Amino acid sequence: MNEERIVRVVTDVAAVDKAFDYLAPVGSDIGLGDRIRVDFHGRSVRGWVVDLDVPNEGRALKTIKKRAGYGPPAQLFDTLRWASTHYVTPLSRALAAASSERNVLALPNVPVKPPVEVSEEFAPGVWTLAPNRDPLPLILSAYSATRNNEGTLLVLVPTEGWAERVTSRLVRRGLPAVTLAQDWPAARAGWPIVVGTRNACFAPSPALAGAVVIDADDEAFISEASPTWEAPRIVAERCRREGVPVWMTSPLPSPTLLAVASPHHSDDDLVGLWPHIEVVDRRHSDPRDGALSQESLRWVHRAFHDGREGVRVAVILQRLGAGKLLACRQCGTLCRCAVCHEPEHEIDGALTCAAGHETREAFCRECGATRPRVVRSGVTTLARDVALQLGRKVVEVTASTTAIPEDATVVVGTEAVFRLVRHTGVVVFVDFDQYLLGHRERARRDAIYAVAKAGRMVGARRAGDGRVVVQTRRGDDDVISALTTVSFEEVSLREIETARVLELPPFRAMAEIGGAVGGPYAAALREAGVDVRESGAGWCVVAASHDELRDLLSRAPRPPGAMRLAIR
DNA sequence: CGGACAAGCTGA
DNA sequence: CAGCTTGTCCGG
Repeated sequence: MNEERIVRVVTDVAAVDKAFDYLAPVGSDIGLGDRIRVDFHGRSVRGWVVDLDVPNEGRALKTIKKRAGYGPPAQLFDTLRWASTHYVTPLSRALAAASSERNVLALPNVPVKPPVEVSEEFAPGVWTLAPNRDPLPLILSAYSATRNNEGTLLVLVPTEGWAERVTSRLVRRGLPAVTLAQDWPAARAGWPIVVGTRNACFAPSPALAGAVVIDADDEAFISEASPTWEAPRIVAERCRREGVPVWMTSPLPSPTLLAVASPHHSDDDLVGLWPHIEVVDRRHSDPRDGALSQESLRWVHRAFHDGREGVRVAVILQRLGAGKLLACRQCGTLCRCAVCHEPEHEIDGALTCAAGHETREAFCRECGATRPRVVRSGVTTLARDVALQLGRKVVEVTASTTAIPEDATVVVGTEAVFRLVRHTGVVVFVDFDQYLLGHRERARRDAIYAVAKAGRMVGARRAGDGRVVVQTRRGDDDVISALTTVSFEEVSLREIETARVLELPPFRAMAEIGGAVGGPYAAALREAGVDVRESGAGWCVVAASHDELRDLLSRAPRPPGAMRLAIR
């Protein structure tokens, strides 16, 4: 019985995407998925046991140095192998994502699942929930529906703070919930409810009873660095493999989300749970106004006079940096290229678009006025402008901001504001056109998500008089009219149609190539006969299926070095 | 990835 | 031809 066992090991040396056999020390309790430490080519590295009782092939084997603790459960391996294949990334990256940073040598005992009162029933699938709709009833319904399934109900939300709030609300109702980031061992032990952010798609729960993804179209669910895991996609796949139900919510389900699960419509007061939205058409406002137009200022001053504490005004600019848009100082029309209609910028007093279609004198095509003025600048300039206009101290917020002062009443910043401010009286999008003119396919839907997030800050229109103010020069855009009437069917259908016609996901599998050696790799693929398109700053490859996409990507070797490969 | 080892380049 | 650089191979 005390024979030496041979086990298969994957190391965390990501560049070596291969398994190796080692001897398990005699009498050791090494199990499948365990974290171990081994000598590997003269180095001591960490790894995982991915196979037990491997047949002896007669070669000399080294012995595992030690067991470092629990890793992902064996039941998760199928999903991890699928994810590493689908996202074209070493298995070790998936194993690492499913593991604890620290060594875990003991697991807690798992509590039983108590029953819960459910106020509403939600069938599995994709639910359109207005921004101010509380998702807790859906989570409770999912818990109740899966209580008799063995295993864990997984709940994913976009941010860590949100995860903690959901967990404590569930615990307050007497339900056994933990947050993955704070209690990996409980999740590994099979805790009944595990709440987490995007990495919780790899929560080490041995069995799933079901899963819920709240706000599944939030971009926080897609990791920016390679591998670009798409948490909702992975959760759906994991649930499919385990044969358990999955619930997703979104204020406006994307084509990709609808491809993952079937849609349901709630008979909820959809309109009342969106915020009041005020559209300020800057073509009609006095060009001598500052960053905030007179009409916006009215809403801002009203927010100061509602007698409440805390941040009353949030002013949002979509992007950082010194990028500039030009508009006529007389009639306010944006300067655009006659060929591609993209906004123009100024070089040595002349106007030209990013593609350089034509270079022309700086004058307005509408009214002929000369000397157009810069209408967009960075957060710092905007903050100074707003401070001047309001005669108040303002706080700048960007991606690197970690906290805002207690006494702040006005914040000015990028979308990072959504992360740091939970409630306010009014949110102003200074230059909403940055969304509407975006290059990325999903930019127009992102505009709607941004208003949804702002809507959570100012509250539902049926519950108060908070305002989301949208400053635009494109008042007739269909995204703007969809927002004012809270009817998104057309935007949604059009987006599906666009994706179909332009052969984009979810109708096609796509890989975006970028990073330091992205260029050489793209060139090598082209050399091998693969159709590689230019895409923004990088390149992209499109295929009919993910299998075909992987085949195309393997036509050329990946050069050594950092590369970003985003699979969609 | 990073060590080992081989083949190529340089300089006095 | 020693000494160093650059390239290729491979790990249990």
